[in-house]
Amino acid sequence: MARRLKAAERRASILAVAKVLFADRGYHGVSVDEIAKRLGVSPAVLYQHFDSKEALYEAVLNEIAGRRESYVEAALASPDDFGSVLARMTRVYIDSVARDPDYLKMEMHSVLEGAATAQQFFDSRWKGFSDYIEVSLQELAPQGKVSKINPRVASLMFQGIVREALYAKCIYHSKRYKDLALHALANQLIQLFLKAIDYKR
Amino acid sequence: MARRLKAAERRASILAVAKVLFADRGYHGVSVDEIAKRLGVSPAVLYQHFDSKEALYEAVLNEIAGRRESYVEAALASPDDFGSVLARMTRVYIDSVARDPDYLKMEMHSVLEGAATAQQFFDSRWKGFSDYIEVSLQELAPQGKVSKINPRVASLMFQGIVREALYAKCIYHSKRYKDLALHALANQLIQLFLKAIDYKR
DNA sequence: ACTAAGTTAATAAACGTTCACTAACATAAA
DNA sequence: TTTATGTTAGTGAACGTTTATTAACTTAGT
Repeated sequence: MARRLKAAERRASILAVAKVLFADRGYHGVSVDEIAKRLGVSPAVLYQHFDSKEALYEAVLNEIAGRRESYVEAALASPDDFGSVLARMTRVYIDSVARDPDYLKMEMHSVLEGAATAQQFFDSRWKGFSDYIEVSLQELAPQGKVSKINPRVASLMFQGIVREALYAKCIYHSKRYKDLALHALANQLIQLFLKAIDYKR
Repeated sequence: MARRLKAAERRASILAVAKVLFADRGYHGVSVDEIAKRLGVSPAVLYQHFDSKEALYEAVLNEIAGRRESYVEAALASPDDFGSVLARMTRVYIDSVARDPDYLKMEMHSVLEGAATAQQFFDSRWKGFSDYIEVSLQELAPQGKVSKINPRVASLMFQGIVREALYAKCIYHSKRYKDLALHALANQLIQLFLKAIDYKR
């Protein structure tokens, strides 16, 4: 049974399976035996690659939380006005989440567990947004291109909007928005946000 | 040891303790023994009041999810313009969450577990907002008091904004917003939202 | 033949749950 | 007022399982 894999492959396959299970049911909701069974392998194998269940969980967490999203660089690569860059950043971001919704679930889990990783999630995924918005607003306000508002509040607002859309479409799968594609929804939300901060290009 | 309580009191005390533990670490993160220990009581006692651990969990969930928030009625009691009513509703709501943050955590847990209760949470806590916003926008748009936007998108936006503020202040306890009181933050966010939908009273 | 990869079998602890039992209380007869 | 009787609330140990983890053994690949 169970094809024989090289250490690196096996390690990766363990991480992959553990990720979807942990994302689904959290640390305590998944047993080592179950992960092993899914892999078609004996539980002992896991311990040749990870010191403990907790170490495996942390490895999964770090792998996800640490995968720094390149949306910032990507969006800033071809410089443009604030609104366009923000839209581009957001598009890249929601695509990455739609491609791998487990990320969002793991983030929620880590927040609930009060894990130190929660900060890491924010740093690698949301901070780019927040920083870009805050810096841009500080820059645009004197030029009268956006209204004078607390940049920190605005960035929280944007984060909340994007997050709610992603929850509704990728986790909650709310029927309420089923006739609205994620991108269409995001576009409308971005327009609303720009209006909120009174952005004029 | 363990003071002797009447059935109703004991049941209530179990629910109270179970609530904070489940909210903190989720269903699988808490053992029956631990709940019993916190109560200063033998684990067997729990089974005189609940059929199983799962039944207890569901009881907690139902108790929280079912406690219908009266912010809608409260806010509509003294009729006013849309913005004022929305602000009042929001204030009542965030107060109730700030008073009992376990609610928010349990809602997150139930979303992650894909529990049917998640719908119940939405119905009892968020639907009031969404409905009020959607109905109001449909009414105000023809009068030119708000811009013509998808009411459903607007309500999702508002929900996301409020939720993010509550997460940041009540769960995540983000240092980022520590110098902003919850109410002040909420007020700014409401103003931004009203601006986004181009509300004119 | 040697090594890397995987298995089988075992462990001790923790889990949810049940059981036989007792102390505390309430009530009505004496 | 005491005493007998039934009920309610709680105990603590034990059940069978599942858990995470380890150690000793086997097999496949080069």
